[in-house]
Amino acid sequence: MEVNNPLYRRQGIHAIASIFTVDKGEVKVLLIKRNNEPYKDMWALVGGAIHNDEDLEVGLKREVKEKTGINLEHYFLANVFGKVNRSPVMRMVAISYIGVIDRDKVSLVKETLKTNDADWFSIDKLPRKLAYDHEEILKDSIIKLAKLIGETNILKTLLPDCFTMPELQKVYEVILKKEIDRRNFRKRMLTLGLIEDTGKMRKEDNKKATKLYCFTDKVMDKNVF
Amino acid sequence: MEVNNPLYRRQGIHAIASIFTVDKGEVKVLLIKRNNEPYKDMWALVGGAIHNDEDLEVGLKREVKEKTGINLEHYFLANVFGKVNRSPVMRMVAISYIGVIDRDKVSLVKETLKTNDADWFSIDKLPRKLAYDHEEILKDSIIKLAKLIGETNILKTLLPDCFTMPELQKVYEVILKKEIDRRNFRKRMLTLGLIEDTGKMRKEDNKKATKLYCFTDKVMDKNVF
DNA sequence: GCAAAAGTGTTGAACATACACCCATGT
DNA sequence: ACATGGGTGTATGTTCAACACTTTTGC
Repeated sequence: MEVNNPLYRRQGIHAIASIFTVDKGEVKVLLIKRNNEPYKDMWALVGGAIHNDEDLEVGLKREVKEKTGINLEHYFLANVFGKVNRSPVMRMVAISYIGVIDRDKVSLVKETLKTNDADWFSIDKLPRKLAYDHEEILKDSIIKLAKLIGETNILKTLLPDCFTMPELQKVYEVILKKEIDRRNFRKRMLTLGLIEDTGKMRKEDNKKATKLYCFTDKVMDKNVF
Repeated sequence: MEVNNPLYRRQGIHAIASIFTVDKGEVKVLLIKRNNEPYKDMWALVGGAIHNDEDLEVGLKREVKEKTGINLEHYFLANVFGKVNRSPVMRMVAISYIGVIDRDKVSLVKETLKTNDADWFSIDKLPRKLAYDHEEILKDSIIKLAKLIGETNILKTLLPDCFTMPELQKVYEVILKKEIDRRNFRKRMLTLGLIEDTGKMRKEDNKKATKLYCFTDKVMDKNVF
């Protein structure tokens, strides 16, 4: 490969994360508001261009840290976006990731050098337009997230340490976009052995007390759905 | 993003394909022998650096065509390899794909500008060393291929138009690395509706005549294994 | 006492697994 | 007649899907 061939020059790599969390039974994604051109003052997924002296995933984590203050620990490769004109500045190939965190375990920085806002958006109520091709990337990640929760332990990092069975079920229903029978859902979750009864209960106003469950250390060996 | 910041310069993208086929019950992968530095005269997966004026998948197909003469039509994103030093020439991020073809439907060009040989290697008998990090990429693709044949119609493009049930079973057994009961395998394939009896038979020497099957147009809606 | 949400068990259908015998061919 | 590989059916256990009633609580 001839390095100075103009065909190979001016290319870069974006690492982009769709960072999801669950909040009161809603699935939310983290967006930042851009402070710089291009797409100044528009909402965007978290991410940016990786440096030529850092591994790809190191660059991803650096970008997330710089733009949100969050240490991203759990993420999965989602897709690659390689259209020539997806960035107006120069030719960038985007590697997209799905990140999952419990929003109560992190503190979100709302203003940084490159952002002037950051917030969690329900995946049903997203801003009309996002920067770059981030709408396409996010839609794709939401679809892949649905597959992931059937195939992996991803919810373990998405949910708080303790949760009730109806809460867990609601997360599945929101992400999978379908209703599930309460009794069958319980049975399946418990027989899979991925979660277990903590023996504790939670009592909220206006409600009957509910049992609290937690994830076990068991690794997933078959699909949930 | 400041285009001329040295942090963002001298980066490129490799599109790399692990192209699989099935030949006499063996799963084989297509390798080329490199004609140029780096890694001159070593076997490598098919692929190369994409140009800054072509979409990623266009570049993938161009590279495959240039180095093997093959028009790659069926492929799937497999993974991304983003270590800083994976190429000795300059910083390259590799996007890896799984390609599938019926080798009888293509003609392989053994010598090109950039290759001096090309051949199909059984995935059990690969060359000791491959160029770049292609061993890592290929191993990863072989694992993902096993997942894909359980989840998608990928075999439709991997196999000839007509095939016998024992042939099909052998492909599954080779890729999944386990033995399957003949009678249950038949039942499952037919009840899934993905393949059907053509009514034709094939007669080979030394053998009883065997029924020929073909794929239907049905889209896969549940996992095979 | 009634509405709202949590908790529990049973039953039938569908599917997966295990397994044994016959047929055609070539030696 | 026997060895090889192709073709078929049945019986059993497991898993999935459908479904109804009771409890607690606040109003």
